[in-house]
Amino acid sequence: MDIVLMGVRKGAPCALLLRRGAAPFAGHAALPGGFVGAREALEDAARRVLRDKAGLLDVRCEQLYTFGEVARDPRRRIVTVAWLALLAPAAIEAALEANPELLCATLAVPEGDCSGDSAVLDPTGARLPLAFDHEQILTLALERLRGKLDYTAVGFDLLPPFFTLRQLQDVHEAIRGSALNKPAFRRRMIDKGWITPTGTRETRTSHRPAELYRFRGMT
Amino acid sequence: MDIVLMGVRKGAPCALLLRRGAAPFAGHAALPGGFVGAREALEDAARRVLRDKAGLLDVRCEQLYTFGEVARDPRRRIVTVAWLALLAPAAIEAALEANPELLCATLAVPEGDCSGDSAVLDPTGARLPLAFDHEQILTLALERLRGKLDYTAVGFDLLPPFFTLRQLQDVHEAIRGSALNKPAFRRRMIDKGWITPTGTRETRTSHRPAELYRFRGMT
DNA sequence: GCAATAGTGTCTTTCAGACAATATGTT
DNA sequence: AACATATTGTCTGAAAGACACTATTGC
Repeated sequence: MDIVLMGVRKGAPCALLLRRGAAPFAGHAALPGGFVGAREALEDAARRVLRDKAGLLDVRCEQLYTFGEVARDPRRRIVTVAWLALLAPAAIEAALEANPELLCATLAVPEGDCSGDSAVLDPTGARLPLAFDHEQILTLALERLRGKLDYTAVGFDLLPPFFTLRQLQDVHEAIRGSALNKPAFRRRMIDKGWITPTGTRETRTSHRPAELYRFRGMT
Repeated sequence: MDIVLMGVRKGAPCALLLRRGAAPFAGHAALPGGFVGAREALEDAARRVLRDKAGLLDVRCEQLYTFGEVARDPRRRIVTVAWLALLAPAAIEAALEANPELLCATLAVPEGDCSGDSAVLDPTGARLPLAFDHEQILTLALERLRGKLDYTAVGFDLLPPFFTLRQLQDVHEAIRGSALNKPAFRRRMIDKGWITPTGTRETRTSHRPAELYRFRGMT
């Protein structure tokens, strides 16, 4: 059971990882994970790990894929069910504070390319080697997110409860790895009826403040 | 490890099931399945079951979901990785012949509805009770198929290597559970560049024969 | 007023749905 | 020729991309 804790920070997708102390892959980064209890549902195990390793409750969490290559763990045969958890900015910061061992890795998408092979970088910008098949899992998580972006609510789970259209567009652009047309994006989001304006506006900007919107749910 | 062997027959989606002899769920239908060997990759296990229970090789097969409710098997805790195999009409008939125990159940979609709650019917049209959580797995398989229909090649895996545009449209309509506009469908399929005309035509029709097309691959 | 970003209007292109006309096999 | 279905053409409306314009805030 491994969990990809994914969010968007500084205009790029990111994931929370733990640095391994012991062999195998000592010093490499790895996804937070754990074993599934004999009387525990898979999703409950995912929520337990989310709580114990990142102090997070009430996070949107969906099953990603099950990895079962025989040699994925050099010690012994381990099958893992990977889950994808979507973190709003506040949840990322809360997790980093709750567990100082966590590091927030950036998933650098190679220049507007959709191929999915993204580089995992540590906070200093250096390439971060991942343990086991965790880089593959991370890549799949980003692809999944990309695929669901247009027709599900995943984008809203990566934002605070109130957000501007620009913030929403930034999240979409970060995950797609390419720019979007502003008027078209506005139109699409508003026409879909998923968001409602709140009547309030941003504050503390050094320019015209944008209206704040709220996710209204999908039908 | 359970496998949904899915195809389209007589204008409706169908799946190959086995009738259980022993308790629990004696007399109910169940997905073909088996246990994963200690030194066997998950996908290899799926292929093994496909071969041993249906005599099929070279079938497109993708992972569907992993089910791990604690009580899904009343005997003891069993986690299952469900796979989805896509069968062309010839493969369905070959499997039914290779293993006479198999029965081809129809997934009746409720009248142009996309909600996904389809009834599982045996060849006589009677409702077929399923063992364990297998009805849930079947429902998810159909939803997955529906979701991937428009932007992947799943439709072609459900057809013979040469097919008419009408046959392709029939497959799409069977899985969607609703009708499509014929000229628009033609245009879309041809414009996407996934198919090429072969220059040959149907035979043995009692009307104008349609051109046969071939799947060319996606890019 | 200036800088900077929010938000709008409009033109063009693309594409799906609708509908009707034409084409070409069998019987 | 009659029939049944394949195949094509055209009209219309919805939605996206491009681009330029207007609006509103802090300084």
